[in-house]
Amino acid sequence: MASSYSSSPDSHPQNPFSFSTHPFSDLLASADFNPSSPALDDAKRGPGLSLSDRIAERTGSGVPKFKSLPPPSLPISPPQVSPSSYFAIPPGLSPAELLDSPVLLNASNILPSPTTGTFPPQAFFNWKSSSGNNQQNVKREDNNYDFSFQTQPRPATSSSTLFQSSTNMIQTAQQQAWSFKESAKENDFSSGKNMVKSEYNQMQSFSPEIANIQSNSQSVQSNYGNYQQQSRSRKSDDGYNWRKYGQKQVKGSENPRSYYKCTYPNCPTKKKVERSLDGQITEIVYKGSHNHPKPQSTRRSSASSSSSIVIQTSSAASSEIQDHSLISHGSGHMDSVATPENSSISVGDDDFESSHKSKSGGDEFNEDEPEAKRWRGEGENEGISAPGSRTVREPRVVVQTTSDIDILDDGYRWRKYGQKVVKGNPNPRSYYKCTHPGCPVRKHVERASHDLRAVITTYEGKHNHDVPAARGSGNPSVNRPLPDNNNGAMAIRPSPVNNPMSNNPLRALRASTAEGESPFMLEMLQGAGNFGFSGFGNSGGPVMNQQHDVNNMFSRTKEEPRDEAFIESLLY
DNA sequence: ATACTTTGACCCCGA
DNA sequence: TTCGGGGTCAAAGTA
Repeated sequence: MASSYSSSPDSHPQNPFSFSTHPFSDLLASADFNPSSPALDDAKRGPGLSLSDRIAERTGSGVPKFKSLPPPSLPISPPQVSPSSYFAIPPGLSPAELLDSPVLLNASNILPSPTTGTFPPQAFFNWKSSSGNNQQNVKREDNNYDFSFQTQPRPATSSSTLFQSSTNMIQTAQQQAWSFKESAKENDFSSGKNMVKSEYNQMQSFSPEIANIQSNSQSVQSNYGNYQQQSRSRKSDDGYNWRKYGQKQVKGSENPRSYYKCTYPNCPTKKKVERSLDGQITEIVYKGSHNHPKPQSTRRSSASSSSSIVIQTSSAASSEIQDHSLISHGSGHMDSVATPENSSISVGDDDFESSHKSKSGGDEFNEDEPEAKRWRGEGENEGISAPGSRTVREPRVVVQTTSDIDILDDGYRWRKYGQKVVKGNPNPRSYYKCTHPGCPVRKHVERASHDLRAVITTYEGKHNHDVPAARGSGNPSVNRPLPDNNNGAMAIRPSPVNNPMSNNPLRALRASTAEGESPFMLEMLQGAGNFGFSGFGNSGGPVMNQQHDVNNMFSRTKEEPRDEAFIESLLY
């Protein structure tokens, strides 16, 4: 994969998402940190040019290039065919995640937020090109990281308005995210070697990232420098050494699951990695936190770690980071979880996560221990059973790091506390709980077994509080109204996958708004507010019991001042 | 010789 | 109580 993301702009002339072509893309994908990267070059040019100039310069044809968001080379890739794999991530993003993200495919993932179907921002921003020393990994993990983010040939548009650009971007992203099967060769970032598959989860996280961009545009800019620095010094992998101690075929998924332990003495950290049949990682789940610094070993870690996919869950603690750093924060939308200590998702051979170390460790989740899905087996403080003493197992104290807080979904903040495959549906169902203290509301999301395009969201309970203020915006109104928590309310929304609506950005936007929780578009809309989206009517949609107040939503977006900085951030 | 992976069996836990 | 799924162990194999 390494080479996949370091491809030059020329490599994918038709790919609007070419990472190298657009700094923003690079930034977002963080796919290429090579000093020679075009992204860096662009950055060097600095803000001397006006926005329009830059747009013109970049697009040449007048088409804003920021629409060409680089497809995040999602490390987590959805199984090609199996629905279960698709959605297992996260059990959403991983198909687990995909499922993880009903909408998304999660983290996973992997890894998209089940609730929002959004991609983990990190996935989006942490794509890194592999460096030379990653060749080994590349060899092993190539398939894993080929991002099947294939762009579909679109007629070039002469429109250069930001709005349109943004919408195109969204559309394109969406299309790419969900149509990985279609033009693999044409836009294979990974050098066309593999059919690129993207992790739906991550794909989904795409939108949230955009949303975050809006509110965090400045953070992005301010962090960009740090990001670059970090990228230069990043090391491959997630930095830890792992030993595989088991592999199993889990039910509901045709993907084998591998179990890894940190090789550091007495370190309780483990991780589970699910791979599709073709070797692509579909989900990574970390358990526990390292009780030691990252080894400085020069050798590569085991295969799984070498994949350098580090998906971090956004914990309560990490959420703070999440709000302020687009680059390294994770939205936690993916099922895939990240290591507690890293609040970022690193994709690629090099890890980049180190920039933000969240203090969110397993303890962060202990309060929810009863509900949190815990990884069976020894926990952070749990001793590892000695050989031959299997029967003696200590209480599990480590909370599975899959917990996610989804703040972009429907306006409320959710923490993922579980996921499972339920009977009658091969797609994993992610379970979320409202993070507001004392609020009993929960929801679970899953893809309909009969139609992968449909996402079923079921709410339980009523919120006993107002919609939390959106982070970064400080404006509660930014949050989308919830479907008002009908008990047992179920919402089925079509996912962006193969959704005809996606052919028309505007239409897609409207549809998403009507659908209330379009995993992808909704999140985009939040960010879209900066682009002046407004006045769209409610087109209505197949969603049940979960229509959002479109007008309200847009009015809110209007309240958000356009942030040219944000726009510029897209360009640079 | 060391480290890591593979793989079948075992064990625990929840439905 | 039973049964099946998921996680872990550990011997054997591989690099």
